[in-house]
Amino acid sequence: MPDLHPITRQLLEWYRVHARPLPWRESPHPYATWLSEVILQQTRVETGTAYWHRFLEQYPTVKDLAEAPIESVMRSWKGLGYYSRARNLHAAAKAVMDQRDGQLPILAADWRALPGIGDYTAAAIASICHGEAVPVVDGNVQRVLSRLFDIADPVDRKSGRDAIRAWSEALVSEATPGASNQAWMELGALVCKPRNPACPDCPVREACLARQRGTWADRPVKQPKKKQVTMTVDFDVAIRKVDSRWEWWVERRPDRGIWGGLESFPATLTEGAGRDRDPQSVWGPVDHILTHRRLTGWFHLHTGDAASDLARCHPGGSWIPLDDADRAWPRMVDKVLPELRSRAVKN
DNA sequence: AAGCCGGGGCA
DNA sequence: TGCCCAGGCTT
Repeated sequence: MPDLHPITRQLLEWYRVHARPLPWRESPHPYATWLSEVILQQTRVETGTAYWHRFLEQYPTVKDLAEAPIESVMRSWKGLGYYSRARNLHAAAKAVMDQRDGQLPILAADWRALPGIGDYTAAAIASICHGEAVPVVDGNVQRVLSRLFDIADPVDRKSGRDAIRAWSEALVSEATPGASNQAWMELGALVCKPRNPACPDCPVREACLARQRGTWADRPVKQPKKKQVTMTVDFDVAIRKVDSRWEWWVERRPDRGIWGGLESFPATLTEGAGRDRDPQSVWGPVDHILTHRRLTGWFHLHTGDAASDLARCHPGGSWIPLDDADRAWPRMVDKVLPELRSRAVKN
C-alpha cells in the first residue's frame, strides 16, 4: 500500500477544519450519497441541497424510488435540468430492485454499471460509503490538479485527462479515500476557485507550480467552446372550457432531445431566430438560454374547434386543469403560465 | 473525439 | 456575454 502522499496529508488537515457541514456528510449511507452525487452532477451545492432533502423525504428508500411513477420523479426533478439524470436515476432504482434483489452495489465497478452513474459518481459513492481507494475527477479536481502540477495539456483531451488521472491516483488516500476525494473537491470549491483563487489560504500553496510560475489564471486549459445555436420554439396552447373550468392540452416530450420526458404544450423547434410573430395572435417573445441553445419562445393560443383539432393532431397528450401547477414542465413553460392563464380567462 | 443535454449565478 | 457548476450518454 502506497504511503499517504505528503500533499494529501496537508490537504486532509485543512479539510478537517474547513469542510462545509453538508447534510449528506452527517451520516452517509449509500442511497443518500447516491442521490446527492446524481443531483450534484453539473449542479451547484447551493442549488442541489433543497432537492436532496425533498427526494429523501419523498423517496426514503431505493424501493420507494423504484415504485414511484416516473411522472412523480420527473416532477420532483423539475427545475434541476439535465432531465436524463432523473430518468436514469429511476431506471437504476428499478434495476436494483429487479436485478439485485434490492441490494445496492458495493464496488465502484458495480455502481458504474447502473444507468446515470459514470466514472466520477461510481468512485465518489464507493470511496465515501465503502472506503474503496478510487480517486474522483470532477471539475474541481481538474482545476486544482491542473494548477498544482501546471498541466498545460487541455483537460478535455486525452493527454490532459491522462495526466489528471495519474495525479489523482497518486494522491488518493488509501486509508481514507472518501475524505481525500471530498477534500480535493472542497479545495476547488472554497479556495482554488475558477476566478480569484484564495491562494494565501491554500494548504498546498507551497507545492503549487501554477502559483510559482504565475500560470494559475490559464489553468485548466480547455478547448474553446462552440457558439450557441439560435432556435425558435413555437408552442401551441389549446384551451377549452368544461363545466365552467378551463383545461388545456399537454403532451409528454420524447425521452431524447431537449426537455426529454417533461410535459409541455406541443412544441415545434426550428433553427434560426425565426420571423417575427404577430403579437396579436401569439404571446412572446420569451427568451431562454440553455447550455448550447439560445431559444426564443412564441405561444400560440387555440380555442374552440382549433383547440379540438390540435388535440387530435397530438395523440398521447391529455387535457389538464388550467390551475394545475404541480407538473413537470420546463422553465420556459413555467415562465409564461401566469400570462397564459390571464389570457385564457379573458377568452 | 465530439455533440448533446438545463438552469442559474457571477464577474 | 462567457464561464462554470461534486457529469453521463450517444454517435
